[in-house]
Amino acid sequence: MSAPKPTQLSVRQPVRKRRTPNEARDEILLAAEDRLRIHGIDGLNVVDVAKACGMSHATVLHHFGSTGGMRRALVSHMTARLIDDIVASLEQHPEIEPPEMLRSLFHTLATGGHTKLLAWLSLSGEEFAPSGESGSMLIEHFNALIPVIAARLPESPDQLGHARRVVFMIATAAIGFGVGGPLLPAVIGLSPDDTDIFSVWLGQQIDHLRSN
Amino acid sequence: MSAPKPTQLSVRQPVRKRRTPNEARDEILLAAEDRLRIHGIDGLNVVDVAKACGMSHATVLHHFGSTGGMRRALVSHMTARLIDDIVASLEQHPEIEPPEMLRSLFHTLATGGHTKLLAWLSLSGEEFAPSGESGSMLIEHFNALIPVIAARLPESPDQLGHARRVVFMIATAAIGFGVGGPLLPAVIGLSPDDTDIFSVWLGQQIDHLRSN
DNA sequence: CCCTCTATCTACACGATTGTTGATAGGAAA
DNA sequence: TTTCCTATCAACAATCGTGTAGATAGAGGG
Repeated sequence: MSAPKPTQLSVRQPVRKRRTPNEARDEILLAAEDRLRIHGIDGLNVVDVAKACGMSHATVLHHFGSTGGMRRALVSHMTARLIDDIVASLEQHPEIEPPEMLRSLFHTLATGGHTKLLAWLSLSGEEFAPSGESGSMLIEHFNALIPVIAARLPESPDQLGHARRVVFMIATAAIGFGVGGPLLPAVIGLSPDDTDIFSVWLGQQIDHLRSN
Repeated sequence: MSAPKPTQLSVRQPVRKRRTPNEARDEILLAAEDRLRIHGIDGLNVVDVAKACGMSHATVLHHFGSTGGMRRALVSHMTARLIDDIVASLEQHPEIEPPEMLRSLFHTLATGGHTKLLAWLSLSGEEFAPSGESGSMLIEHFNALIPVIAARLPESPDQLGHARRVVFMIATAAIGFGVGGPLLPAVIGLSPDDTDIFSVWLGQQIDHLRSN
């Protein structure tokens, strides 16, 4: 009279979605990036990321070896996308004046979630700093980018060095804007709309650079 | 024959250091701030902070109620110190020209560990954002500071608004410098010494502001 | 000297997170 | 079909961080 094989749950739903390894990795990293942006640092644990993908956390560990492996892969993934975003931003303004190009670069850096990544890295105690492969790759890509930007700047004696300094300033401003943006205006007493002055500021700054 | 009361360890070292509540809180927050700066976000757990103070984690919980309580107290403590640092920075240059004053303000913001705090807050998903008491206190203090800074800026139609915008720009640059500082130069290909251009940049920017 | 107060400790309980293991199922190739 | 590979899962074990409870020891007041 008793059921023959009541393995705890009788009606199972053995509908497993089988992905290729690359599909699985991409899906996981996409969800991880989302969770970093929305839930902050605490969102980067294997259980929650796996849940966001609709898979078990054991699967995530299967693909990345460990939680640290997943996080390192996320750093690589996001820095790679950073490069892509920058290239796209540059190609979007192929023949335009430097100010507009640099403004676009600023916008790309400040609004793409890259600042969250940097804030995380600056807090992670170097553990996930882009060293090794991903770090050298990042440096390599930037070394390729600098001449492209330099070619669009007004002539100067040290064209490449000048381009590096310009990128450094733009990037620093973008990071500050991305990290402090949501909090600073309220504390200082500016309306969020007033942050538009950043465009003005950047414009002034860039104009100033041309006469440098 | 058996020992009467062998409470696990026979020879105890019951040398407890008894502090006043204020002493204990200060000691704990000092250690917590150190750990945030050095070990990043992971350093802010009660066990490690307590260990750094040479006390048990139960004592930390006794004084702050919970881990969250300790962290909130740390935010209050560090923002209060931020205000103190700014005031000290302003008093250090009582009669000096605005550029030097603002450069000093930038230096204070960028090098005091405040950027770590902001990076943490921007990643903590608002949980520890300075709301309530500490937040309104911070805003209050800044509202008191703005006129002081405004009085030192060249005249303009909207003196207070101008001061707010100047502070916003300086603060944003400082945050970007503090967060990205250690990583950016290497990636972009600048020597760490080249970051001195930031002083030059700030100087130019501030000169530009005067004619605004 | 005794009493009271409480800062501090040790020990434990609990939940969350990580990582492992063995079994299973999806899919492709034979 | 049959076979093989492996992506996937449920269940377990181990560890870590948080929080609680009861006991203890400084220190001041009576």
